[in-house]
Amino acid sequence: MNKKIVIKTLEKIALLLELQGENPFKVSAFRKAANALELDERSLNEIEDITALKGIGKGTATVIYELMETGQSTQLKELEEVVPKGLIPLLKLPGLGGKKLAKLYSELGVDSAESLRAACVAQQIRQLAGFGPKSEEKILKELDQLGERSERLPIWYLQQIVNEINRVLRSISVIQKFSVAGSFRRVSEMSKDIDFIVATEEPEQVKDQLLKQLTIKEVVAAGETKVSIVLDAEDVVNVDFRLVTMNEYATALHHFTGSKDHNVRMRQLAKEQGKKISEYGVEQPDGTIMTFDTEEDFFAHFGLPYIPPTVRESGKELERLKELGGLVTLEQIVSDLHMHTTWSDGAHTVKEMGQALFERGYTHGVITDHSQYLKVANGLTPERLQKQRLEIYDFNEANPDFRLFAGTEMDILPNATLDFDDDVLKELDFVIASIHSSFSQPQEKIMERLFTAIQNPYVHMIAHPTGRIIGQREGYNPDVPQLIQWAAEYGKILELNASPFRLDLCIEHLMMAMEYNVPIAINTDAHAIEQLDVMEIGAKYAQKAWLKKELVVNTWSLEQFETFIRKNK
DNA sequence: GCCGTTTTCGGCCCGACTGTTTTCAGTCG
Repeated sequence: MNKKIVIKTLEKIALLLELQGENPFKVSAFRKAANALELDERSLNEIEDITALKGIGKGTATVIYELMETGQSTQLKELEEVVPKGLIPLLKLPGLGGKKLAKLYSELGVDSAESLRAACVAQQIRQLAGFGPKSEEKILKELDQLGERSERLPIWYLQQIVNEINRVLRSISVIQKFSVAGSFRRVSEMSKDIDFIVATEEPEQVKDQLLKQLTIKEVVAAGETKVSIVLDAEDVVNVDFRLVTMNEYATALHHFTGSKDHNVRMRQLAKEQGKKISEYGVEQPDGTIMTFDTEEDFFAHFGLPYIPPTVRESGKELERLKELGGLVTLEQIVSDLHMHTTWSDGAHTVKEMGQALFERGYTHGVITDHSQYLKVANGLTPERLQKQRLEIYDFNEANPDFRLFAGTEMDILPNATLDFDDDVLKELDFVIASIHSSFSQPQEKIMERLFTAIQNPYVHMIAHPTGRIIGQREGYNPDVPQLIQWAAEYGKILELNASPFRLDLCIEHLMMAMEYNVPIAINTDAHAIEQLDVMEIGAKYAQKAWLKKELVVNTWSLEQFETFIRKNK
């Protein structure tokens, strides 16, 4: 029995119980059980005693065993008979949860979006206890928007929104301090909303300014401490602002950064010490509330090292970080190995890019313009490549404290050959190979192309190995585990492309690569100076995969890097 | 439904906001 199916089933049961208006703790017990299975790395058969897992007891184990034996769940079947399917999508309507939907179903027979709408129009809903005219109005409005609003938005889209909001927040003088929080701060690939924590003594003024300055489609809530809006942008986004005092800032930031599981674990830990965590501080055993200047101080209070937002996920990070020591940080990065210039489709010259790298405190970098096949990007011929190299040499001569290497981002062609001959490649310091065409080839063909690159002695790295664009396209579907094995065997680097559009390889694959000791290069693939800044996103994403520093090529010194790139020559 | 070197019963993370109430339930994060 596939573990994924078991997890799905437990979650489905939770959903249906919720729609029956069941005890929320019982509902979450099924979700916790699903979560426990998900977090355990073993397959179902490898787990000897399933009830030994925290969160799985008699009830949920029964479901799991039945699924393993018969492939079905009696409990799920029974629930499906009682709970109308049409109610499930209605849970997505803001303001309607399990209890209310259960009531609407039992009292009015509401079992679909259509019957819910009809009940609103007939003004039947206002007659139920706990509902009123406003409920009908709100439900009708939400029904119109159901399906219109996208569930989760990609990090590259939200980044633009966050930049814009940051600009507005900076302009409000009564704001003492602010930060984005939530899953965006944790560098999630997709988020369903954006959270901000704002420290101020004048919450009323801040509220007024926010409502005035932002382009708002709808105000969801505007209270003393919370302003919640729907922003009118290309794709509408929910944005929440939490208004707190400077004293509360650190704990509020921690609380609203999450994740939920991380917070639950922290609160349990606090409870063990007789303390109580809320967004306003930590209540001590004697009842006094303690606040903190920084999140670092907050963690230290519980005897923990600073846990970066990026790894605040399951709650297991509390122990894991202590065992592992530190995580890769932006400060450890001394190079960027993938960028473009005006020679191909970049916006800045070799000199400008080199200077920008130096100013970021790096010790070295590689210029890697596109190769001739990519005509739309003005890819370089061998002749132009040679000319470009002279410009790079000039730069190095003028900048003795920095080293620029000559490289290429060479296309792997659809027919599984490379865009440059070995004669050309061997003249270069660093060779990236990547796929930019014929994404829809069968996997065997894609793998044949990648293998050609992997086994070429002059190729050092495969860039954006899957070709995905987050939330937009899947990429060319390579067999990544196979690619990782080849990279290990042939001593090649795989890229973590730091562009928020890509983040490629993904976390799961980065973890796999680490198991095989495959070196990973975090690269910006910058086409302009400003884009060199996405290194920060890349470094944070690497943290999420718990990448070891020694496997991250950009943390290597100039000498280490040179040793690596020369070894095939 | 799950859990337990203070507990096999009574908690389960905690608090804000809204719309319904006239002190609170439900939802949300």
